[in-house]
Amino acid sequence: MSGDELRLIKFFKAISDENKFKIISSLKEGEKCVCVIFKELSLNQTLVSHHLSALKAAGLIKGRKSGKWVYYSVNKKYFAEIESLFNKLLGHENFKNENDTINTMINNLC
Amino acid sequence: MSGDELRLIKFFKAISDENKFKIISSLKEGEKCVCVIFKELSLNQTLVSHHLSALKAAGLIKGRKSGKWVYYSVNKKYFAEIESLFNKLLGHENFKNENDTINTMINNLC
DNA sequence: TATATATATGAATTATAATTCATATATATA
DNA sequence: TATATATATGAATTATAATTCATATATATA
Repeated sequence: MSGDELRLIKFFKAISDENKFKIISSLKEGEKCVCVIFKELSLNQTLVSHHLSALKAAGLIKGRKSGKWVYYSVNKKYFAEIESLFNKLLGHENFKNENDTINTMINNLC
Repeated sequence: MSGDELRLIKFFKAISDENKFKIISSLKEGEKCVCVIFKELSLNQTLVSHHLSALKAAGLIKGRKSGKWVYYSVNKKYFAEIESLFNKLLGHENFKNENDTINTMINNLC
């Protein structure tokens, strides 16, 4: 399997859990600290921390520490790349230039 | 969570396994019977049968029986719908009309 | 009809991920 | 400085999915 395919699978695994999906959906609204996320989703703090660290390790989100708080946000470059890979998987050309990362541009050359 | 989101998660779960992903990739080349798939991927027959039945139950593929053989193929309507849902998730409008299923057209009205 | 081949299926096992629990660490505030 | 708050982390538990094993079923062919 190609690196692209392995990366897609990693993405699918990272987001195929209901709670992780909800966390990503919530972060789409904007940067949020852990305490806001776990209260909003009615999940316990430890569980959310574990999920956040998995999502961060997989590249879907970024963390920014400020005082006692850690603010997480979606990694837009990552999602732009995934979108590109996914459309490639479906056999389409890339259809948008805005948000293109270097990675997606390199992919277009292949 | 909306029905669309639950359907996307179901798709992510269905395809986030390496072997299932390989099966889908292989079927993208065209309809194949089980014996061709499991030999091509060097997996055992039972395992492939289990995966095929999971992929079929989730809607990603279709099966057609002919004599001793069962031929599987990707369900293009399903993938067209997933593409539509995925782009909605990423905040895009639908960008193509070809292959539109009734479902994606209904989705566009929301 | 007996036998071989293709596929499916249920139960058992193994691997992996999700969740919880206890607790550590860092920082802010009384 | 003592205490409260926000977050992370490792181990234990639980849930779920992947894989294997034994075998059943259907169909083609000798």
